Amino acid sequence: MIKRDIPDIIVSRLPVYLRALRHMQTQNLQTTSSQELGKQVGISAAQIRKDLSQFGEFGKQGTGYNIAFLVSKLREILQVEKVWDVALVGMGDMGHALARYPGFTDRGFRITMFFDNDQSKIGTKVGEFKVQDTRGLVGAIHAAGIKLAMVCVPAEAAQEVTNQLVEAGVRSILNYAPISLSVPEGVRVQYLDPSVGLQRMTYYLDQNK
Amino acid sequence: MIKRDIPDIIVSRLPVYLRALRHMQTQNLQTTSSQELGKQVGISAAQIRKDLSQFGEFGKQGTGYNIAFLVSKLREILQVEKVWDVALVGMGDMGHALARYPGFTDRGFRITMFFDNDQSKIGTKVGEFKVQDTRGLVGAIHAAGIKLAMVCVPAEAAQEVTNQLVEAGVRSILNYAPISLSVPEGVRVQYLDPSVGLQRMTYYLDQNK
DNA sequence: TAGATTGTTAATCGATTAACAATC
DNA sequence: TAGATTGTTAATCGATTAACAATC
Repeated sequence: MIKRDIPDIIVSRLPVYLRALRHMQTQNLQTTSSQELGKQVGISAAQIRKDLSQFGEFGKQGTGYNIAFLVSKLREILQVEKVWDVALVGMGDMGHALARYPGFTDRGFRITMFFDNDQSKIGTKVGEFKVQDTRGLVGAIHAAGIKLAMVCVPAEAAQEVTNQLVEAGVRSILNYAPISLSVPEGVRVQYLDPSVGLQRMTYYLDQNK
Repeated sequence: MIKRDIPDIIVSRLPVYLRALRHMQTQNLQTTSSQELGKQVGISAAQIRKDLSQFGEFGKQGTGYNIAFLVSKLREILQVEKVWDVALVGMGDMGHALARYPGFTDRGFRITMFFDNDQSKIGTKVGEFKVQDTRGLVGAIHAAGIKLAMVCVPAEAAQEVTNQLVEAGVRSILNYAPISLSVPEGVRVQYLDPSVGLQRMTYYLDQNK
């Protein structure tokens, strides 16, 4: 499949649409419109139509979008029809929380490798998987062909772990460590540091209550 | 203080600059340039200068920026000089991980209220604080004047909890639940659903390894 | 002084919105 | 048919980058 060059910002909205559509499905809705979906996710109807039109014609004039059909199309576009294996590095509190996060499995993700450098954690079980020594990370991830990873190590260790992940062939990283990572061209990083999240909001708060 | 209308996207980059500058401080660096900082965070030098110039003139031609000075200015702009109290709703795995997240305290945040609706969790201790019954949320948060909250409850409960937070006077919400929240004008939500994070990346991955 | 780097302006680039013909 | 809503074009809006005078 030749992939046209779709702006990042559009791609990043698709999972939000998908999430809302699946929510509608749980309410037994059959169809929706760009207006209704837009209201749900806080995005203009025109933008939703424009975004979707990048990938095809999924709606019908007069009636809108068939939800099940649009869900399947979005899943196809985002490639979440298949199950992606994910590696997780750093079994601290955040690592454990992600390991047990219930939302991955029915969205096409499965964490199949866990790493830590703490001897007391190595070998312990997470579900059916054992925590492995970070020293074996490059070999293990490369051998398994894993392309997605989550980094939950302390800031000091995050760049080194990232280098190893890249070396192992990982192409996309979710970073929970409070540090900017440097990665080669073609590797994507998403930052989820919760304190940055909070700092983005205090700007808007009034100083005195 | 009268606050000029600074675009959201600029404000959202400031914590990233701040984080990188503090990292430089730990390496005993005294000054930096827009170019050096830009390389560190992956943003163009021109953009950094433009962003900072919205708030004042913090640099010197020829020599760049004094790191300590810029840090203090950014902390002032983002209002993280003071300590902000934060409420946390939902003491599942993610809630616990955030409760123990080490990066908040030295960035101006302190989680001082914990809520859950599970009777077996209510009354248990998190550090020096007790987990409270969600039923008392509105009153407790309002009384304490808390403006920031993190939502870590299941998707089904997230909108209801959000409504209560808004009623209690919360102005900014970090949402870890996999659902779009509807909030009144003036309340800000940031979405940190980890599965959306992953779905944003699979689009770019090759289907066959 | 010579070199470096800022803050800012103007030019470019890209994203969002408004509007509407097409059509279900 | 009448009403609704799409997909798309053109217009608007906003953000990024390039360039450079000012100056440390």
